[in-house]
Amino acid sequence: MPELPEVETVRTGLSQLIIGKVIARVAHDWDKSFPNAKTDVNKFVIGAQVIEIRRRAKVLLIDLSSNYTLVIHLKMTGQLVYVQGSTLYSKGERFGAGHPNDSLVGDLPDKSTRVTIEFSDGSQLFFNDQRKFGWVKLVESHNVQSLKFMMTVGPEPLDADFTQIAFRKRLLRRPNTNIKAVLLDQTVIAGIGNIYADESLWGAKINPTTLVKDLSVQKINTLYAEVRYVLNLAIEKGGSSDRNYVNAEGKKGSYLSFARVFRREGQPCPRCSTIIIKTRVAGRGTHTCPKCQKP
DNA sequence: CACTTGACCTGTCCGC
DNA sequence: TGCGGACAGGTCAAGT
Repeated sequence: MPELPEVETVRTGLSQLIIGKVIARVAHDWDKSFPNAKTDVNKFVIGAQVIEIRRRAKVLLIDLSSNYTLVIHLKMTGQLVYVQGSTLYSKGERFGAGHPNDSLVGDLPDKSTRVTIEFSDGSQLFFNDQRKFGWVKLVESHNVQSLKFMMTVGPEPLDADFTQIAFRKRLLRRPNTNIKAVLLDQTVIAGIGNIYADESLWGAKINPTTLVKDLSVQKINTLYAEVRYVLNLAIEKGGSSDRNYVNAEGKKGSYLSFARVFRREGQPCPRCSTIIIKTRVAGRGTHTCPKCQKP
């Protein structure tokens, strides 16, 4: 999915597109994608205005003037794509076939569209999700912070007050667990997923199976810098698009063309030219340089 | 507590 | 061309 940089890219994009708009109609075709749609949408969504769009970890929060918030998790294949006016575009027509930013989405809605939000000016926001793991939930705004997820999620790695020391303290909550699993654990640090875990571990020359307690302070400090570097770079590049991810305008992100190890198995390590290998760590496909990241 | 596996789903790719 | 299996960026729950 969408990890922190992808969700952040969607957030900034959507903020420019839908803030101030009034919701006129909502439709969904898969109950699990919008579990409490039936009971509350008519009362608290229709007629409400979009006030603000926030992000916490990989979750997007769309605050409405009704004092309700749409809480959205894109999971593996979710997209939030805004379309102005008529949706009648074809893939080629919309961004130009072969264009580096050419779209992964064609006419909308399509077979992956789970929820459609239509605004009073006729524009539409589509929540597409091929694998149906993602969801939209309607929550009273003042209750958002007491959601279990919000109570247990770790700190934002890019926050100004998230220091080296804070990073080390968080990791050391799980001393006997391998560093890759800990980076992926949302209750330790928010927003890191499989792509950016592999990328930062390569940057810090750390083998993903290393137990946290076996990492030197020096290594942890380097990892801290790498995590922030990689996440910031990915935001700058509009995120990573492997197959599904697109931003709020339906365009791909370009980080993967800058990736050093992720999805580069069989290719030379950019640092030492050793062939990058793919293994399994913490139940996830894991990319490493066997020379730079010796166990 | 740490780690693995299976679920949740659909689609794609790879080998036979 | 078809078919079965593995695998995919995320999280849960349940089992060892």
